[in-house]
Amino acid sequence: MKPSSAPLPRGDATRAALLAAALQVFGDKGFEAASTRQIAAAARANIAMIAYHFGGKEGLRAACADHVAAVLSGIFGTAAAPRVETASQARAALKALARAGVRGIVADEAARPLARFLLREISDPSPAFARVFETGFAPLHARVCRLWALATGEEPESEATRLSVFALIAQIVYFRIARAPVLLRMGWSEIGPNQAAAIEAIVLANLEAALDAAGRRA
Amino acid sequence: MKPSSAPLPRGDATRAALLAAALQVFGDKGFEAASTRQIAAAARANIAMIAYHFGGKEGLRAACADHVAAVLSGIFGTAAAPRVETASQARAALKALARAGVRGIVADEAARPLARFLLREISDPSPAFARVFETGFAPLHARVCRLWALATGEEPESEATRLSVFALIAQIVYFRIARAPVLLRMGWSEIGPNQAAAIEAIVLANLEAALDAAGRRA
DNA sequence: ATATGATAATCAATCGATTGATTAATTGAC
DNA sequence: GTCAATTAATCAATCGATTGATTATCATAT
Repeated sequence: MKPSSAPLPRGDATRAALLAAALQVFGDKGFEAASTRQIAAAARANIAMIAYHFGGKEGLRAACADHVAAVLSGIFGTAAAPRVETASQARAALKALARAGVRGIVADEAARPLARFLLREISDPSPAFARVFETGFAPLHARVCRLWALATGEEPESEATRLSVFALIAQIVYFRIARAPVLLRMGWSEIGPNQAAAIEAIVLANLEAALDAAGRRA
Repeated sequence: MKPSSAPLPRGDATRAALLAAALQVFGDKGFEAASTRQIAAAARANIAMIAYHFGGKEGLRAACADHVAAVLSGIFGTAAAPRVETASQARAALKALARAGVRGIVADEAARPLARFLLREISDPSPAFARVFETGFAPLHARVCRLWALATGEEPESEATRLSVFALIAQIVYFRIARAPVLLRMGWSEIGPNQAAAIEAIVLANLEAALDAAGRRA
């Protein structure tokens, strides 16, 4: 981020506005249901600027995917970096990651548009996002697998380890995706800090239980 | 279901064909992205028949929701019925439900269109589906919560119990929703019987571990 | 400094295509 | 003959994309 003292060159401002608006609208309604007119209106820009800056609606989607990938690798790239060598360190690192995941994906208001867009791309991947999976997601997943292996004594790349990590991720993203039935059944009107804390407690308890059980098996 | 020996009254045949086609197309591409023309073509029916039989595209969606709700309550209504009175019986019932969930939602080819439509309605609920949540989903969730409580000694309607059941559901539906990244990371080309069995093993292991841990707490 | 020309950015207007919906005419069973 | 079911044709509305004209920005020459 450059200090805002240097106002962005005229073009970059609307480009950024379009990207932010697209992330929001794509995430809210899905790619097909989102209209370029609505995005342009939200960005206070002319419709033609989408084609000018991104080549079209599909290009705008690809730019959103790249942006999401950059932000994600920025967050998790550093968060998962610290030296981890013992089983208890690995367990603590996994718990920290799960906590960060619940807060970032389920609770954080600022990250909400990003998370919503990301989860839509997960269930309906665009060609552009397939690349993000390989370059951004797979290495991150592999790193979490190594933590899991270190904490349990299992093999880092065994089928069970990889699927267990997916099951951990599942519990986090579910509360974002299935927000409607969760709110209804829990009698909540929103997922605020208190609700996120309750979810976090369950996810962490499940993580501990799964690590213990896997450790006993290995 | 009336025996097919009595050939359906002329109208009901195209009505059923439209419903099946809509379930498929809505599930594949989402409600907004699905066009009535594509649905009509898949059902070998005229576009106007959608308005004639269902009142419009939205009515077709509502009819799909009702159909899904009917099928679901038919499946789970009987599957969760058997008398359960001891903790070990409850644990066995939960494991059976998890197994049925993985097979029905993740693996079963026949149930795939239904599952895909259902999961789309979960993340983007239509007004018609809100009713399904209350009348169909919430009671089922409550019943699973009673099983959970019986198996662990926790309170059936405690926040922790209800969230734990959601976390169990999460692991099942995730492998349907996030199929693309899972296939990529696992090096699979599809989720067939073998892959479903591997997923099932992880989900069941996590269920056992969570039940044990919860039982120790309560 | 200032004028000039090139480039980048923005705009209103409009394009053909496709959307969901509707109409009027036709079919077919009883 | 009657009426529910079906069809082809058409509706207005909206979609993403593109156009040509206009404005802003900046490097360069003087």
